Amino acid sequence: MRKGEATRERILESAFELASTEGLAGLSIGRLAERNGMSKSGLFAHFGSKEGLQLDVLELATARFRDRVFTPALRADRGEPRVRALFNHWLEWIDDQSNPGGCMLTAAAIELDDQPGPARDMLVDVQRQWAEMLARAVRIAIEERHFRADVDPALFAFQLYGIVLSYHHARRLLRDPRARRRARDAFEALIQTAHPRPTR
Amino acid sequence: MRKGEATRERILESAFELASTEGLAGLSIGRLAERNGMSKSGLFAHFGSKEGLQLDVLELATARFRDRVFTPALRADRGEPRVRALFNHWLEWIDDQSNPGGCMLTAAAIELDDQPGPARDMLVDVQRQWAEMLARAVRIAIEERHFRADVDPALFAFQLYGIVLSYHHARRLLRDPRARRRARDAFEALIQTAHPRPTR
DNA sequence: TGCATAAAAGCACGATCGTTCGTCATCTTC
DNA sequence: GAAGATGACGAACGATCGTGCTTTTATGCA
Repeated sequence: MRKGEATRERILESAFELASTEGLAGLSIGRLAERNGMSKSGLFAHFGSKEGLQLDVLELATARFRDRVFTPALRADRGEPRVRALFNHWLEWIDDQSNPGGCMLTAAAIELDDQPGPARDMLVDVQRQWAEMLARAVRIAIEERHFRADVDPALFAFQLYGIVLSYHHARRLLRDPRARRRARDAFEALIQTAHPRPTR
Repeated sequence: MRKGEATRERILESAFELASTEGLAGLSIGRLAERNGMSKSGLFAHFGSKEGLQLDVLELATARFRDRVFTPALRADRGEPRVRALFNHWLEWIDDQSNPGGCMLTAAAIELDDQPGPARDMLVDVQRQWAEMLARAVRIAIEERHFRADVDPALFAFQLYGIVLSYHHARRLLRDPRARRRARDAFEALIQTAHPRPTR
């Protein structure tokens, strides 16, 4: 009972790494078994099916994202500081060494957008929640009068998401060293448009 | 000589469709042959290798992108109109029915970001050119005094790219019907930040 | 220490993968 | 009409895929 749980986690760990660079579809039971020094069938028994394995990996990815981005940002002060914290942790998450292939959720979003099934459903759920979380943080910033009252929280979340995606693109595909600075500049510009107009 | 060229193009056409939804790695010679009512070996002979096929598909994708987005935008007036045309054609391209799985280049950008090889190299080239093209259009808008002189063309391109990526995400994964409007709003907001400040 | 049980291995299966090879039909060109 | 090039086919290859079974090994508790 105990041992099984441990190896299962070890497998999931390396499955996460593999899927991070190769994609969820690139996860192969055979290679995964080889990496973990065990037999295909022995590994397979832990998940019941390849789809089960993919779902578990996706679940692990969202749990980590929660722990590294979502939760720590909640410790920041309400309003603009929290919006900033969300953005900063998000960028750090993308660059984190435990994500050798960039953000798995972003990769999965492209990979699964035309692949109906439980994996896609789970991912859509997570992404909707995340977008809602971003919008909520913006709404709070409006309440705190850090942002103007006419700021559209959902639109702000949309724009924020865009900056992060563009960063992901520039950083991971183009390997552009200026990506980070651009992301920060874009973020500051976005924040600026949301700030109250100077009283005159 | 003539016949071969024709079937080759027919194959590439359906390969493009297949790769659009399944990804470049999801391209399978067997299924592709089945779809085209011909044998695996007969089809295979046209490309020499799977990698060759992928490269040809990628090439087709960039050619189409050029024809549908790049080139028509050049017919718009220099300056802000051209920037708007680039954006509009880009959005239309994403929604185009000939792209059943969304923009192939975007999907490939995620799929190949950790897969070194000629396909990745070609894609990086195209994407760099595209970013440069966007920046150039912005630079022209500055020259035309449509945009302020202190606008950073590369940053503007980065932001524009972000809006489109966010649109892709909201539209294709989340199936959010408000995606289009959000993209337009974000674009107008971006344009606004680039406009000359009102004289007072 | 023994035993029930959980975990892993071993083996095999049908499919599908990309690829090679030899052959045949069709068409062009002399 | 003969000769040669072109295009497609069928069969087969070694590998790998996911997934069942049965057997062996390891583990945790009485």
